[in-house]
Amino acid sequence: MELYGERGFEQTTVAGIAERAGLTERTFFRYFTDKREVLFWGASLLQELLVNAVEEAPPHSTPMAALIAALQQAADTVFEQRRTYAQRRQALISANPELHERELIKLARLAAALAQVLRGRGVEDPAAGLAAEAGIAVFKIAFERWVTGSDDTTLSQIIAQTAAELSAVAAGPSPPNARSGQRPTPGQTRQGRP
Amino acid sequence: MELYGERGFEQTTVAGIAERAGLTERTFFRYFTDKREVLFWGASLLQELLVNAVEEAPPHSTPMAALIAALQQAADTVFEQRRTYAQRRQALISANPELHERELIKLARLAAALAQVLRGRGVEDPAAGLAAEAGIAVFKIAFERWVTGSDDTTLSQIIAQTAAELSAVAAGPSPPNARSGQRPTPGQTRQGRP
DNA sequence: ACGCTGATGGCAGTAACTGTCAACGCCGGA
DNA sequence: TCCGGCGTTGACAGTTACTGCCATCAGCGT
Repeated sequence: MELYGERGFEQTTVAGIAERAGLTERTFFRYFTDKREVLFWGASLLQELLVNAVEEAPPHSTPMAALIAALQQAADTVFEQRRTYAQRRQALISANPELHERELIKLARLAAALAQVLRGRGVEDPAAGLAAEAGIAVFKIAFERWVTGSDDTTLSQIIAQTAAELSAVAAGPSPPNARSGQRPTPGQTRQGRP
Repeated sequence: MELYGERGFEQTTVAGIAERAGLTERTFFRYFTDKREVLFWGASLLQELLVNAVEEAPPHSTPMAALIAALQQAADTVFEQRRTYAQRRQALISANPELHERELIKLARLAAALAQVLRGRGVEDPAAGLAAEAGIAVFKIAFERWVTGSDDTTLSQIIAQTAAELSAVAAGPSPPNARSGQRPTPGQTRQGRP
């Protein structure tokens, strides 16, 4: 993190990291498979946390509800207290495409793991993957807003708002058994379909 | 594609590709920034197509409706006729993490571009990014089902089904002004919240 | 004292990518 | 027809991420 912050990610050489850390280049690669992987050391812990949270969600809760609750729990226990660290880290990641790629695949694996948990809870297949992807999308957007935001709204709150926005945005054409007319959910952004 | 299919992606060297293509390693890197980029040659065209389709969507259509229509148009005009090619390509990509990373960042950039178009159509900011991410999620799931499926259902049809599934899965807790009780939408996978 | 084991260092090697310069073909103008 | 740009390619050297292999060393139980 120090070196990546000083010289940027690309200009930082593994030899430099190893020297600063007091070990050899060879041993660096024994701990991290990649030069990028250093910044994603905690990803497996986060995945484990979320998987457990969804597994232990009340059995009758909606897939999305279980996911959002898990994300909020993670937000409270691991993210909220490390906001400035998250900001510096995210600045590095979004400044470098390779790091962005790595972040995306971490989130994709996370989504896959969560989808698997949902299937274990009896959610059928198109819906399981879809809910997991939607949950991760909510997290991505909420996290971005939390990191770039200046006020001190809680990440957990932003997640809740974002999830509500998603349910409004994703609302399909009114099903046949639904009431007619519009239902302007607060915070919703519709462009008015008659 | 030939060499990647024969030896796999990792075992294929750029020198080998250059030799097979009848040019130098140096010139290869003048056309493709990356060894991986070869498999994503058409990504910019797809993005352009989708951006245009969303821009020219009827002005009163819902963000999600515009996105889904654009995706269906792309499905009909570029994907449907290249199913076996898409299958081979996807087999390569999902067999290799680096290629998977590259695919994910292409989709992420696509989502960002679509979100920008939505903002240009007057969609407010949390909703624009969220709709774009949700649309891409629908495409990812639908595409996966289309590629791995054995029957010859149209990708466009699968996209429509998947979008409907999403609106069912993402449906939030019943808003105060909504009817009480459950509404088991067909195809929906709820686990029954009382 | 001795052997085992896990972590580390040292070293050589491969291959992806980059910068730089020379050569070549093409094309419009004198 | 000759010439002078100009864009494309080749050739070559150099850096760096990453890997395989073996030697070394510290701890640790017997």
